[in-house]
Amino acid sequence: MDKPNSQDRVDTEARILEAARLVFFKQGMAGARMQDIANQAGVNKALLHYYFRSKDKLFQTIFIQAFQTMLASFKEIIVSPVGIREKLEAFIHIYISNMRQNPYLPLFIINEINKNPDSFPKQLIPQHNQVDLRQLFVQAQKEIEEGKIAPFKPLHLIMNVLGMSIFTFIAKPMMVQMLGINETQYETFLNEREEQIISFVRSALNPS
Amino acid sequence: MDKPNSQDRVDTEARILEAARLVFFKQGMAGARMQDIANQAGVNKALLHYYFRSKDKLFQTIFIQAFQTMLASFKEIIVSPVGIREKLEAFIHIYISNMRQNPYLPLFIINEINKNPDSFPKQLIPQHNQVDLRQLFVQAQKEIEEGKIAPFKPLHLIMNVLGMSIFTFIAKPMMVQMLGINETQYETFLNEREEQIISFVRSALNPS
DNA sequence: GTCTATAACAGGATAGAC
DNA sequence: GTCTATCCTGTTATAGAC
Repeated sequence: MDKPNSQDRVDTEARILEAARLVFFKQGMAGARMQDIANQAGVNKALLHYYFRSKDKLFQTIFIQAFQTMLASFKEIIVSPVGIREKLEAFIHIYISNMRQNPYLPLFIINEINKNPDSFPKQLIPQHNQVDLRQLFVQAQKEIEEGKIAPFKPLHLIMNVLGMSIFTFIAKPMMVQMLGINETQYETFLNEREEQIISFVRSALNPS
Repeated sequence: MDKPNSQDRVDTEARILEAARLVFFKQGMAGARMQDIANQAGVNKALLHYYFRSKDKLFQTIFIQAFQTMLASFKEIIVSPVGIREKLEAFIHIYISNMRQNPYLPLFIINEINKNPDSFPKQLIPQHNQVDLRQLFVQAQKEIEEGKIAPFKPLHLIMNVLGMSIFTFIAKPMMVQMLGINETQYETFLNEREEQIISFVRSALNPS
């Protein structure tokens, strides 16, 4: 019944990864404890080392996968052949709905890059990402010159949209503490959020 | 010459606090090392315990002071007897210029609240803060009804402004990694930032 | 008040039985 | 493949001399 087979291996490894994600996302690399991850996964501490050799290796696995999840959200938008407004709105839509499943993801990534900018895995920055982004800037500039949108500098425009979207998730604990908001109220806030950001941006972009 | 006196005490304590701020801001509670703080302050590790008893106590001191610095930036605005537009613009102005001196502050605070929402020092939420904030919401709602500004829900409006402002500092390492931006380019970005956010918000708030 | 030396402990990692 | 037991390093904290 307990005969180990390749299916067990997959299951255990997956359970560990899931547990590691939970703990690392919440606590960060420095704050996470292998013991916590093991408990969370319902396995022995030694097993983590059996599967991933070291805390650092396990962390790398989680981080890289998380970063790619994040990138995927971005990527999905940039390439499609529509106007800047549509791209921004699509981004807000996709980002807000994706991150509802992973509310800790944005803060986790920002944090770990911040603490360790040097050891950022180079494999994670394929050349074409930067190219795609620059394309987006060019497109924005063009639409400004054509009078389609109000003249905000493209980089700032993007940062505005990113800031409003990402802050939605990052700020939850702050809202709880400073505004005394509870879980239900935050849910309501989340439900309105996409529409509110989109209409805010839409209003800002109207050429005067 | 080396006779200890109360001035020495003040100096040493201040040097330790300054060093602790540096290390904690960058590394967080979990990532910080007492040894690093001692080195940074140019004193012996044991001295930290002499002055602050434990790492946790030292951290609390830093965190509380940091949080109050942050609150002060907010407070400065909310009370003045001007319109919502003016308040939001004043906030953006003050926040961007204040945080240039403390770029790590916002992320530090958000992070530590996130990791330890339970042990949040209650002394840091005086009743009147929440009252002041609710006042702001009321004022926004009133100006909407008077047709002075476009009808965005007050909470979302505030979160939009906060998000764009705070993300400016939080996202620096991400910009470096993903856009390949360097120090000079980030400086340029910072210099434009206040004006860009303000005109974005102004444009969004115009009643249609 | 400041230092050196060391105790006490936490946490990552490995050996070896099953 | 999974567990128990143990090692070993790094880190907080204290004792005690100056």
